[in-house]
Amino acid sequence: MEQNITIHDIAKKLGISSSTVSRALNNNSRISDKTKAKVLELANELGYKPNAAATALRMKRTKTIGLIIPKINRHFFSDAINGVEKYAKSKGYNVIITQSNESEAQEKECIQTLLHAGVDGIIASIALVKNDYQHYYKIIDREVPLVFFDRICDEIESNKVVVDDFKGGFLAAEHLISQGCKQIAHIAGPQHLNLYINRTQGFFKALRKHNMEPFASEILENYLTREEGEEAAKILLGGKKRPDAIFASNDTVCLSLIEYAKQHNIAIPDELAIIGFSNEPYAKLISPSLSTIEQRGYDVGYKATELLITNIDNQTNTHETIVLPIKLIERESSAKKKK
Amino acid sequence: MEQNITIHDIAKKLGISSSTVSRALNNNSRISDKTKAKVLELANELGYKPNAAATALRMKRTKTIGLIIPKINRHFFSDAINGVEKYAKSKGYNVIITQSNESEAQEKECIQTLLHAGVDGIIASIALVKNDYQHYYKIIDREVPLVFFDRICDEIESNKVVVDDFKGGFLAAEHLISQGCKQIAHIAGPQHLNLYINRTQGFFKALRKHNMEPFASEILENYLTREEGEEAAKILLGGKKRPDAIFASNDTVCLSLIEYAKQHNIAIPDELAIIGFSNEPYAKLISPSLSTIEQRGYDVGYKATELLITNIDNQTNTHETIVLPIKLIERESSAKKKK
DNA sequence: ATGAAAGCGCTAACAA
DNA sequence: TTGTTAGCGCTTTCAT
Repeated sequence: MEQNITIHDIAKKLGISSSTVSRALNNNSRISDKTKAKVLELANELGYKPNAAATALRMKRTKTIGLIIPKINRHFFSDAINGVEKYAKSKGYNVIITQSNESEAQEKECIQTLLHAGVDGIIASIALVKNDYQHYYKIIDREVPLVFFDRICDEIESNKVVVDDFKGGFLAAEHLISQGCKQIAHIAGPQHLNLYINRTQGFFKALRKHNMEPFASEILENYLTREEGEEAAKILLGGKKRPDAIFASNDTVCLSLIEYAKQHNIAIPDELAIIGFSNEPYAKLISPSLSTIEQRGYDVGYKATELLITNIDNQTNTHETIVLPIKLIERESSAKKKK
Repeated sequence: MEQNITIHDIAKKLGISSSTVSRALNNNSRISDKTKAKVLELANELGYKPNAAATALRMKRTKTIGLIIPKINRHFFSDAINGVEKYAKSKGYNVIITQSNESEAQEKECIQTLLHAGVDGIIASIALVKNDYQHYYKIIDREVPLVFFDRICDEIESNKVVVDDFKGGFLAAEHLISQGCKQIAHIAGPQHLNLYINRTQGFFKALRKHNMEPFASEILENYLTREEGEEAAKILLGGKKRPDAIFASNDTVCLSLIEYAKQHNIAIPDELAIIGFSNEPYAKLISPSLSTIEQRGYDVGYKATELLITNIDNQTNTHETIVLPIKLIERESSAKKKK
């Protein structure tokens, strides 16, 4: 086994002290160029790698950041992870990823795990279920830098990175209006989460702008799963009076809507235009292809990490909220007016 | 800030030595039940958490395992990650995930990162490109336990976990035969990777069993991307003589095949039956829905981690290869014989 | 510019 | 059963 070499090994070979070696390796100014060069050369030759545990113990920082993700196999989140890793790596940080599986109990465990691992900062997107956020205060109390992304929480002051959900909802609705739709229904996500509130409010804003009322008096609200999408489809499309368009706050629900429409011979987009949110990978593959709002997970993750590591490295503690742009993607499911 | 409390704090409050506290916390036998109880109670009350860096430095193990994944946003791999995390967590291990992005250079970096972080073991699935595997020997040299999964490498002795790719290829081909197909073509993946070799060999085995020849003299081999799928579609479907069925070694290529068939009015499955491999999430969503072979990423990840951690904890070094079952999933794209 | 020494929090060999 | 002591590899204060 290749024995790990330490600064003491280098010191001994060079006949100097290990503190001098340490200084050379850390570009300390109080060292001669000559000694520094010698040390660096030998270190390189021997393939010296600092012992991370020793540095962590001494410096009380691990050069590791923690990530709390609701579901790693959702495309938006795995994209976000890519962004996080990219920036973190460029700054010499490792990433520990944990998953809440949308459960508050598991979210607590994630926080415990990460704090115990001694991460220098945490990036989190909160679980879908109704939350009391108490456990997040543990992070604040420990003075560990924290950045929320996508699923943020107003209650806690911290850095936040989101996409422009309001504008997304607005553009989605206005797009349907531009296609000539008059009776537009909306399926909203859980209204304790900002992002769903904003998508819904953007929707309303667009309708108001065009002096329109949403289809039916009240909008549907659910967790936007396949199953709840089926329920929603029955409610919206099963009656005598049907909407001529639906904006759903995610793409998953649209799958259920399309399925229901096909089964009941409702023509998409002519009788029913549909637009979702997220641009899941399948959105362009299904038939009809699904119009949606694209949100770039990679950028969100990257930006969140930039914010976090800047705060860690400068020992600052900003409270910014960054809003990243979204993009309307028009596909078959809403293309009433063929160009 | 909540100051982290140490075993010395506990020792002082109890008027005993810190080594006694350490023994109590680690269930050492050389301690009285009474003292142990007192220590545990106070530790619990104060919310004591051991300092991971100190333990790592002292014990030369981090209770962390490293993961090398080609692409985190591919469904099979994120599923595998779930399996890894599940088992690792149950044994008190953290997981550091790294991504090779299918590049050998990045794969090297991943290994460096993980070894430097001092992981106790590594689980890897190798990058798609032609590989010389040299960098993996660094892991072996350091005597860090290693498990390969899915994309394994014969050259290196270690633990391996794969799915039954051979049987998968066999079942896919036999299924097409059972549907009455006579001219069956195959699009193979890179033949330096075991799993693609096995899928292809399984395919041949089934044809031989039924005394059939594959369509056209030689089979196509490529990297199974969307683009190469389009190329393959042109070659196989653009000529005068067409196959009546295609087995492709992944689902991605099937998307290109279906697209081409639709554009050229080739009826699926009647004129052309198609079956893929992997059961990507979109396989059941597209139209026609795609027949395929299901491989359970979660199980693969879970099993690989079990193997790894068993070796770490027992300081053993087995060289098992575990083959997990796959499952044929029949959908519209190959359902010539309607039941 | 360099070295000696202390200490981060923990475990374990040795002593009592 | 408990305490004393040393040391894992590193950084940093203080002295030279």
